[in-house]
Amino acid sequence: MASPLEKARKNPDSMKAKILTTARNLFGEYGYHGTTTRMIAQKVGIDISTLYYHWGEKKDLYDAVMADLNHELRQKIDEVQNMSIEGESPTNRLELAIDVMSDFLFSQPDSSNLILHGYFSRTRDSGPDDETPEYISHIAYAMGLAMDKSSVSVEAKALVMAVCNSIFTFVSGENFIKPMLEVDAEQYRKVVKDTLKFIIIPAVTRAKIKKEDKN
Amino acid sequence: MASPLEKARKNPDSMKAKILTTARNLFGEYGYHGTTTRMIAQKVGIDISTLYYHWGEKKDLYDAVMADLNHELRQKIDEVQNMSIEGESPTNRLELAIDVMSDFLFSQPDSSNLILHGYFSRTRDSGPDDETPEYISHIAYAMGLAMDKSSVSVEAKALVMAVCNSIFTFVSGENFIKPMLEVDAEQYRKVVKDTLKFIIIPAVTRAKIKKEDKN
DNA sequence: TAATAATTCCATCATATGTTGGAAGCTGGT
DNA sequence: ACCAGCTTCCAACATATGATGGAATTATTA
Repeated sequence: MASPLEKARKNPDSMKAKILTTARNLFGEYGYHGTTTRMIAQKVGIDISTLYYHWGEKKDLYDAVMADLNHELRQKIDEVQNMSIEGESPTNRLELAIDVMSDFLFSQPDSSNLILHGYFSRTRDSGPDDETPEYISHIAYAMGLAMDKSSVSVEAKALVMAVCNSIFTFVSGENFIKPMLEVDAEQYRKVVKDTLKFIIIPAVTRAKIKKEDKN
Repeated sequence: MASPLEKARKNPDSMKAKILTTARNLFGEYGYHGTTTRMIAQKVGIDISTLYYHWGEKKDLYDAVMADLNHELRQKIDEVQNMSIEGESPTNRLELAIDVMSDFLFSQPDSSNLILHGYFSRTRDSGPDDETPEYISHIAYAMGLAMDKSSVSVEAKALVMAVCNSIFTFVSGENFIKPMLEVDAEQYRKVVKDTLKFIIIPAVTRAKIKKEDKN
């Protein structure tokens, strides 16, 4: 029962996959309505009907892009989570996680754009999409903010959301924020990482202490 | 030399002003390409050409909306800044600022949407818009993170950006995040404020200490 | 190699969308 | 009552956009 999406992921050279990648870039940059099927087809270098042949309606292609993105993010989060589990202090592990996650998102800013788009851009054809990813609880657990994944407190989830959103906005808003800070691209990435660490690490530490006080 | 925008602000009952307000709501909800001039005209209850009579091209109307929003935000920030300047501890002042600013933005989520849209949504007709608001330095100064408004460190600006973006995403992403936290609207706003305070206040305190160490 | 299936492109359609000209209505002053 | 100017609407246009049928081409299999 391999979905068309899974098939496309398996062979990145396939036309289906090429279209998916290009569509992600453009949807990320211009949003759903800002991207036309012709733009996608042209960038791939194919006729527009070839695109329809592979993915059908525009909305279906968009949904596939979002599903693919969610899948990839989940994978990356798992990867980061399983990275150097033992032998490191919680602080070091958090710093590493921030570094890796930041590098990953900076390497493909369209992904962050898409996520933020999904937050609030209504699609006019369809209502709000409440396919809420569940990995927030996983992250909270990995940060040591909960005893088990199924019972994460509201406060812990909110803290994780704040962290994630900070990264997303810093990545998505690079072209906007960078000139405000008057730094170049390399410095920007460093400042972002440092700021995130500066904010998050002590906050997580205090949240853990708070949690333990309750027990 | 009153610009058309200023004139429209003066009389909120004027057609120009009504169009501006409606346009802001729709641009905020659906984005630039997701909003059609007909949608705006219909919601105002006028013919589409009346809209063009008052504001001209769609892009001009959008620019007016953004300029209006920036103006309003600047005003609000000044207001919060001048609120209870003396007699309160820095912590209390920050808490108050967060409460007031959050309430304000939650009362009109479209504003936060528009700002985030401006971060990354390319308009396809025009390149990135680098009209970077300058009030970040003001906020940093008000928080006590700089000696004067003209020489705010990169770190301080980045910290302020992180704070602002957190608020924006929490407000814009309410419909997305709220179900994840499994809370109702009232609780959501409280959790957001508490999370922001939890993160920001200690961070600002530490940033100030760091700044003073350098001197 | 012949037959079948999968893929790609050309031409086209219906609708959506930005935009405008001009007629009609309204308002205030004379 | 008349006029001038401002405002609003109706009708229309050109282009953009999502979508499709069918021919042509390429790959697959027997």
